[in-house]
Amino acid sequence: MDDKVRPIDVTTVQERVYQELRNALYQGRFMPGEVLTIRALAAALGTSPMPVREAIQRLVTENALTQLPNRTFQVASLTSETYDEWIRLRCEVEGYAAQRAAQRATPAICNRLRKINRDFGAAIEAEDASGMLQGNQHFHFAVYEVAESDTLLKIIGSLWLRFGPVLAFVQHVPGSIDMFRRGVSVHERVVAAMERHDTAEARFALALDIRAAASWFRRHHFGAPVEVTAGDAALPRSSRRSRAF
Amino acid sequence: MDDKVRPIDVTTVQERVYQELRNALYQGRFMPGEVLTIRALAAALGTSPMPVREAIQRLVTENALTQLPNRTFQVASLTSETYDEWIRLRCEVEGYAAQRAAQRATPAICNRLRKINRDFGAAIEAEDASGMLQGNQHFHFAVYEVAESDTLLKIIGSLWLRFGPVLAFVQHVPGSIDMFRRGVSVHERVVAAMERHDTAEARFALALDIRAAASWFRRHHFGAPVEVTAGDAALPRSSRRSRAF
DNA sequence: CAATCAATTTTGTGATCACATATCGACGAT
DNA sequence: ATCGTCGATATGTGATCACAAAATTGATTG
Repeated sequence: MDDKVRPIDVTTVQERVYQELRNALYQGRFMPGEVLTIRALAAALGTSPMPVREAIQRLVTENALTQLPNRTFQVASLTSETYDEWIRLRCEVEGYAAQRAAQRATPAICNRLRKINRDFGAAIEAEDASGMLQGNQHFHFAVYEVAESDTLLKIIGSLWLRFGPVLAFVQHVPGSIDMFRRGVSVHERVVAAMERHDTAEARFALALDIRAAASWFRRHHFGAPVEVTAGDAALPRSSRRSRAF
Repeated sequence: MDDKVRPIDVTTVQERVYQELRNALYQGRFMPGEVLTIRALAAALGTSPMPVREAIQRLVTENALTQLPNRTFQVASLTSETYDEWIRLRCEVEGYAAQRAAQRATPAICNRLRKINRDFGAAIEAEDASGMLQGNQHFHFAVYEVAESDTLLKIIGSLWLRFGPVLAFVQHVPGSIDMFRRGVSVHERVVAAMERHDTAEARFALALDIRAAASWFRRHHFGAPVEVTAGDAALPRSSRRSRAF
């Protein structure tokens, strides 16, 4: 019977609105600090305000949107201070995901990851700005899916949600090509570690990827000379003890 | 003028409903798997269904509630498999919070934590079941607050939310007193590590606290002999390399 | 020309209504 | 006796309305 009919879309309107807003945030279609009004979104989406307000409330609980005391909503923006905070959190959580992925990696999985990373590299050489962002995201989440933890995946998704509007800036920064190129080689390092089931190295390499991109972006966006020193978050090798952040 | 009147509660009804449900979940007033209906909750809370549905949706995005394909809501329950998953996540995230707390600890903070831990111990000796749970929660979050990261605190709050209904069972298990007593001494170990700014030890000790309580609970609830071996999540000492989970 | 105040519009919030679907129970046919 | 059908009830979902507070606008005044 499965070949006769296909399952239809039974998701609720609110869910579709939520996913649409989520994608828009991921892809940086909203600017940080941009204010959102329920009625305007409802009109743009072609629905009533009702599903929109519920979707917006969900995004507020995920810290993707902020509700001001005026009760108006705006796209959450990362200040210079909270930026570091989020980067370190990402190193911890996504590093852990890479660690778990390294345990479960198979040759087939590693080949698939290499394919994805090659596509990422192709987008870079083609200077396809949005393709780079999507390719990078594609690789990271492909790694995290290997960790086989739905809840972990959801948490990481929430973390990324907050960086979507920030990533929108990256496309306008000259020299981002070089940064992405370095990303490709670090990704390869992650896959190589996964292949050897070297969990600590996988965790370190992935945290390195995040940290490198973060400090590059910090230089070009906040203009601060101080780099993010998430350092021991990944505890790369044996004898390193925790130093101050 | 400030001494004439005090600020009144200007939060929205939806927010208060959300907090009320949150507290109820924390304290285990709902059983895992219990189904919740919007209208019934609205009647019990004395409001219209409107604020309730938004609050419920927020809890669904936090994975504290589940929405079945029937579109009905139920309190999320931890199966034997997902249980381990959440425990390991807690070791990672809360261990990281303890690590950060150890960097920022001051003698005054450590004294306050010891005071909180003594209150926890007092509740145990008084065999005050709900006092134990609250005392334990109080200590943990007091540690996490020292980490000075609002977002980290929120994430941990979401993780705990899922364990609230599970904790409700603990009160009915005989012998929980001994488990809690061991908790007090592990807490002391955490504080001692914080006092020395020994970040790795603080992280390990706190993960140990979670792990020990988790395996105790697993024995008495799921009846499985296999213990949670979150092992290297905390990377306690120098030369340990990652072993399989 | 700048500042202030009132009128108007906008916006989030909550309540109510309408509707499709799911659930459960009774009844009847095979 | 079992399965299927029909009807009644309950429940989530979406739309619309009402209202208070905030934002905006425009006129008026110093």
